[in-house]
Amino acid sequence: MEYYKKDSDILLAIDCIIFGFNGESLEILLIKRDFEPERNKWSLMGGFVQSDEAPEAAAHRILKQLTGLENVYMEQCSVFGEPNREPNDRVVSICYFALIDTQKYKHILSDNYEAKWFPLQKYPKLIFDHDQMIASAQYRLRMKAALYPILFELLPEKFTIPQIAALYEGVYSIELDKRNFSRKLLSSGLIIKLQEKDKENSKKGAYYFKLNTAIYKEKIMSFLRYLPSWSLET
Amino acid sequence: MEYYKKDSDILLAIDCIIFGFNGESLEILLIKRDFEPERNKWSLMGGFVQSDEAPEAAAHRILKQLTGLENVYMEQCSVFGEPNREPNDRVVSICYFALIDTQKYKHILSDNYEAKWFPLQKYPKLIFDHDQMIASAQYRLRMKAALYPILFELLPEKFTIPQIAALYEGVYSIELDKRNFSRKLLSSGLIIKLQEKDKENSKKGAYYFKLNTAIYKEKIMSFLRYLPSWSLET
DNA sequence: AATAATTAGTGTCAAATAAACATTTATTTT
DNA sequence: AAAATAAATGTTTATTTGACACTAATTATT
Repeated sequence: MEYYKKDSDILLAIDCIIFGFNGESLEILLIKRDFEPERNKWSLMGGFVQSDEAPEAAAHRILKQLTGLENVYMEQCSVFGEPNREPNDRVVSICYFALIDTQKYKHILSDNYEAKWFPLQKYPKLIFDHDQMIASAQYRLRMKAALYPILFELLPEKFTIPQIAALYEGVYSIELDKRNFSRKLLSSGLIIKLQEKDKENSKKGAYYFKLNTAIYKEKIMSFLRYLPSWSLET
Repeated sequence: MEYYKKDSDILLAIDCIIFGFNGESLEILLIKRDFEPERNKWSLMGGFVQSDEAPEAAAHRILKQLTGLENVYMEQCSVFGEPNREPNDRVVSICYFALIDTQKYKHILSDNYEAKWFPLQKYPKLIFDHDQMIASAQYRLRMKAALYPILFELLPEKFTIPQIAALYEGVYSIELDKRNFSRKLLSSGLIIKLQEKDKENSKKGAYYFKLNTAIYKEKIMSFLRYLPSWSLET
């Protein structure tokens, strides 16, 4: 028994904006499309939602298929559905953004997949409205990261304070006073100092830190307690 | 020429979570469904995206058709698409939340439409996953309102400080110190004091204020400048 | 007519936080 | 041994917050 109507001529797709951080700048992962239309052009990771599949599941499946990446932080962002956003069919696409630690998955990516990292500042021309999708994802990332410490999802297990600073600077396109930044970060209790130092990136070497997962989870769950103070801005 | 496949068995729908503020508490606008399945049960405003229609346009059309409301603040929030979220068809629904000033539209609503306001704290049982949709919209409203002064969209042209305070208390389920709240709000430059007083709600009467639209637009556009200070929480 | 009750609006002050800036430390290069 | 580099810690002042007390305007009560 059909209540509505038999079929839709709208196809439902997924596109993934995959953010990575190489220790210096923010990057996105793009792929060379291997199907028509626009074959061989650069695009976001995409695919269709199957009829028995939840959009979240589709997003994870597509990411896995195209890049081999699994268990990454992923979040729904906006839907793009202008009637003529694709030339030949009516496709409405749900966007997801993913945050991944590029170090961890370097080997996976290089081997089997035609995916490539590009700086967020300078990536090739993309098909359809994928530029807008990236812009919208970036906006969402900024908004979310202003309230929650999710940017740590982009960092490896061990990271240095200069790295986090560079990450925040990249995400918000700002320059931070590293001294004040560092003090604030340390006082949050969010990170735990290790004995080991990173000697790769500087002469003196910077101490590694790891995430205090207990405090991280607490902070990522509730922003409410903080609200009264700045719910109205300055 | 078809590149993908002929048709999808996924139907694309819209549901609108409409928030209003009656001066005391937050409310949502619900409607008695007049079609199957689940006819005559309470639900969110919903409908289908037409094949030549952008989702945003569909959301506004549906809102207009079901309530007569036009030119309201509306924003995309999450997509619900579990395969079995509706019993008879595969329907994926894009949710929008709207913020409206209940005063302004009181007359429109009462006349022609079977829509009714319910307190966000206590509304009737809803169909499908509409409860989750409301919860998710509420979460998004809180998040957005923590960074931008969008809650003013819920207030009439003229409003009093006690009203705004009650609104923030409603949205975040908190109690505010009205004195500190008021000071902060005034120092933001966001509101302009009028000569007139609201004598309805208190003996002494509270001064009306109006929004400083210049500052409002500035604040609603960019939160970036504010970020460095609390990008890492307290 | 005086007093109590209610809610609005202003004021005070100490503690916490943020912003701006200076110095010291560890290491490598010359 | 000195210079260069980047990390880490320290200092000082201004601003913001949070907690609290008071005054002001009006209506209801006696």
